[in-house]
Amino acid sequence: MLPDLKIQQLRYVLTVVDERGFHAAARHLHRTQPALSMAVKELEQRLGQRLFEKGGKAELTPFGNYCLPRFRELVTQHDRLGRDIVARVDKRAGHIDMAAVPSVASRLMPTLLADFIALYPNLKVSLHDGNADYVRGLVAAGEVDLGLTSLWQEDEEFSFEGLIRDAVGVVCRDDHPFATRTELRWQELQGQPLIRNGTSRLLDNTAAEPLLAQSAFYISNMISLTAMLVAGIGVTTLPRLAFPEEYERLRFIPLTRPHVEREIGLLKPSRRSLSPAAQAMEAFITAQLVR
Amino acid sequence: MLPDLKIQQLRYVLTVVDERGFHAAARHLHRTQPALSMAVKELEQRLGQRLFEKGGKAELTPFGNYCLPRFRELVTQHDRLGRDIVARVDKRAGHIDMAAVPSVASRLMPTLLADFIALYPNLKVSLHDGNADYVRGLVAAGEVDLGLTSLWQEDEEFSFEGLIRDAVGVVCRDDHPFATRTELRWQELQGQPLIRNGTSRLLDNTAAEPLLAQSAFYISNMISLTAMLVAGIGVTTLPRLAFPEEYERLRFIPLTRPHVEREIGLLKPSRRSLSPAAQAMEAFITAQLVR
DNA sequence: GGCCATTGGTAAGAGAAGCTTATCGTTTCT
DNA sequence: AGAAACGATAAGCTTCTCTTACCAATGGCC
Repeated sequence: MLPDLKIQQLRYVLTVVDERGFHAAARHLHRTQPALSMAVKELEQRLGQRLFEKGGKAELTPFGNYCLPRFRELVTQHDRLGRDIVARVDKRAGHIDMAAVPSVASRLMPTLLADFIALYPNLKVSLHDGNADYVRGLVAAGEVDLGLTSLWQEDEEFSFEGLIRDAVGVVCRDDHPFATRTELRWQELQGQPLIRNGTSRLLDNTAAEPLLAQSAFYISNMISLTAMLVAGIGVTTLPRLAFPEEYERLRFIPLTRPHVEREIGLLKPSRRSLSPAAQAMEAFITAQLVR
Repeated sequence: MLPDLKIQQLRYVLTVVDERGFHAAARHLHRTQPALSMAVKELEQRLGQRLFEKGGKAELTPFGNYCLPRFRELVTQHDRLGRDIVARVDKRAGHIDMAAVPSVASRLMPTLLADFIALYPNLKVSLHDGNADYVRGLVAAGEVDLGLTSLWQEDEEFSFEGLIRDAVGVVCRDDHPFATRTELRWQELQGQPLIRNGTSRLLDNTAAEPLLAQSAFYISNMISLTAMLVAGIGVTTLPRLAFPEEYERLRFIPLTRPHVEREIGLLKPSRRSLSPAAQAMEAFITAQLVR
């Protein structure tokens, strides 16, 4: 119905006017003068009106004067859009929504994000934290681009790339008999007042599972859990990364036989692809954590 | 530096999304499906990011979702500009600035403009009136598109197309001896109290010129002139078109030997060209007045 | 479970568009 | 009057874009 105005043709017209001549414009655009003559002529023919006066001079007709500012506006917006998109592609703009389990969020992310932002100063990052199910849910719903968590079952919907292994151990107060040990076996937990927590299900389907049955407490909140440990109410199991090192009276003793560990990695949707910014984050995290 | 986004490619992307598929979009655009596939692929390669997910489905990536509204905005503005310009070319928008000598402005233009506007309901017309020099000045300065006037000397700067011939005659009161005559010779004006007016210079360089020398009065204003004629102070000469027919007591008697007439026509700049709207007006006026 | 329709992607060739070189006719400045 | 600069034009080549024909994957549907 209406003919496509090509951005290039409009740009030619603008340049001819700005440079006050076809030759100067051609030099400026790295084209030859006939290229501009013909392009302008083609445009004029399609519009059904001349833009430049015929008398050999590069002067606009009244119609050309009407068109010029409108052409300029469209070309300007085109160029702005181009720059905008290139900035995204080049990771000089954009934002990343992430989610991580609390231990990762508090222990790994601070320096990770600081280093990332040093590399991509104009990217914005949002970080949500919650338990592994919550992280998985956010990734599944597309509410975040990437998740840092451990994954139980493989799922077609996700792509999971393991990054760091995190061994489970016992946490107790410094005056507990275990406190001076450098490692423990699961059997030794027999009869201990064991407090379960959010990470305890890492022990599901392992030799350690029966031990959890004895446990009288389940505490999901980390602050409450450490308070109970500091109070000497009992001991708990935690992955090393989740062990709060800032509590002077608490000790972490690795458990062996069997060795139980969680694998923390990058969770992303397998069907959807990532925004350029998220791609940068993915590459950065895997480069940082794979060693 | 930054690659030209072609409007057509962007439109393809929008259509694929809107029609939810390459085939449907191709049908809609009267293209074949591979044309769209390849155009989209080319665009993606130039941006360095995919717009559509790879899985055989026409689903946008996050990057595509970012781009889509921006593409749509640019295409919308492009289309608006296209319609806008086509409306001008088709004379469905625009305005014309005109100037005419008073006789033409008051006697010819009213019906002329009414008929013109009936034909082009959306065009706007401004009409200035003044003496022939004023009209010529406005056209020369480019302050009006067209002038309706008479021209003395030919000029490279203007193109003048004569349209109607307007004979000069004597105007007197109905009780004047001339009032019953059907024509007069210049010699008969000898000894008459002759009032000069703005049109008198039409008689320069004619046999009638010596007669003007006797004249005691020069009145430029038409209202004043007619008042003097009605008062019986004297007689004057006017072109027929300038004779105010609404005064019952005034009579117009054509002068002969020599026959003196002015030629009224369309004055336009010869160097500049006309806006589409002014072209329509020019064509209309010449069609109406040439017979 | 296998068939068929529909999806998008790929390859090769035809056609259109755009660019360059070479040349011409005007205008303008010296 | 001559030279230089301007824009227009013509012919040939390159590049892009579209079409035809075919392939691979997916999704219903008996």
